[in-house]
Amino acid sequence: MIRILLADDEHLIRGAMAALLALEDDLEVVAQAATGEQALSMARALRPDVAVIDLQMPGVDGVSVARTLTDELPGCRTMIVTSHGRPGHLKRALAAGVRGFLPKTVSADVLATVVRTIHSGGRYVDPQLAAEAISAGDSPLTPREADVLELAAEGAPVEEIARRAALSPGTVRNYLSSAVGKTGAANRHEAVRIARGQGWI
Amino acid sequence: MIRILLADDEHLIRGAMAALLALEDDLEVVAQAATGEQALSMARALRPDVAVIDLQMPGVDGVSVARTLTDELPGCRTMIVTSHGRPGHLKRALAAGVRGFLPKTVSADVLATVVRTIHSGGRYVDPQLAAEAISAGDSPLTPREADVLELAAEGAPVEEIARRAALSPGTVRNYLSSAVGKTGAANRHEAVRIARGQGWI
DNA sequence: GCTAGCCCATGACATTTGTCATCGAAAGAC
DNA sequence: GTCTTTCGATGACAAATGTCATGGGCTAGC
Repeated sequence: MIRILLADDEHLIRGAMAALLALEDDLEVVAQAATGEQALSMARALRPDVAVIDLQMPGVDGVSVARTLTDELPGCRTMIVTSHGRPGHLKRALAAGVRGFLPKTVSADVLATVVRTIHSGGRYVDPQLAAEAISAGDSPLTPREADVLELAAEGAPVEEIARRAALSPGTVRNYLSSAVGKTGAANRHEAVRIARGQGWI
Repeated sequence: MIRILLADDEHLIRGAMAALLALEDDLEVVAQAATGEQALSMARALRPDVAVIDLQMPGVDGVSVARTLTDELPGCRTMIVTSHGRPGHLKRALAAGVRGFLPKTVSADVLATVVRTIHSGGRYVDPQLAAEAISAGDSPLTPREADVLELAAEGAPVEEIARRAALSPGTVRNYLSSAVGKTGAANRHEAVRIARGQGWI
């Protein structure tokens, strides 16, 4: 019997996925978490065999949870499911020790199969996502550029970004200009869109 | 027995919800659709009692499907489930004849209960969403302002927006300025964010 | 020890954006 | 028939943004 921890902030989806996994004879959902923090404390207490984690959750996101889990509970294999599969997310997830990565567009038996695969030590990444990730290449942005671009994502003026990043306005504009150049965008807002699409921020 | 049509582009979610609804004795999922078009043709062929439709789908979106359904099949009650419950979406959905509106954060038995409620002629809107929708008020944007703001959402410069909207650049800037004022934003990009958050665009 | 790359900053410049006043045409409300 | 609103446009001005050159401090690689 494979013991599973399920983490997803959407109650309906979580419950539904649990119902679905429960249909399999060899799978058992032993815990359901609605946030990253909950997932971690439940995992520590119950030590599941496999953790199925949603990528986007309020608070601690899926990749961070996966990283902590790989560190603290090496016996617990982690996999990510997500609605928005960006190349960058996949890379970060793999770097965090995630063994499986699936978009939510896959069918139910793929999910069950992948749970079994990674439980027995294998890995599985959605083929289409894998192809995109390979062709996409790494992020050209330096850490600081990514930071600043992220702050710019909300549409804040340079002044505010500068305050929030504790930088001078001129420096912010330099970073943004550089990010715009690297993404091939016409302005910072298009740069944000492109970086988002690639999962760079 | 209540016969249900399920439409959601995410295979896993759709299958999981179907598994969950199948656990109820009086509910039966008779069709599953991955797109709006599919949902419509399946509904015409099978005439379900209740259609449970995801708001965001590729191609025809949930509200449009609901509108067509209410026109063509008055016997079929429709309800919307969604990950992103914006006040504006709720209003558009109700205007389209939708009887139930739920975020995906609700629990499974709420879903089943609401299916039964709307099947017996009732209505159900998530209380929190309802409160937001009421306090939010209607969109203050004129149709044209909303158009232009939508084009601006991709981060394109005024020149391009003007070309795509067949307007003069000056006019575009006037509309944007007006939209910025109405949303209380500091610039057009924040205006886009706000309007998105309210479901105005 | 040199070099390269990232980090942070300043100053100068051209371009883009945001704002405002003003105008005319068309449509709907009263 | 007049009033109001929306749509569309122009011109002008101030403010924000994008770009570039330049410089110094720091770290890592060779």
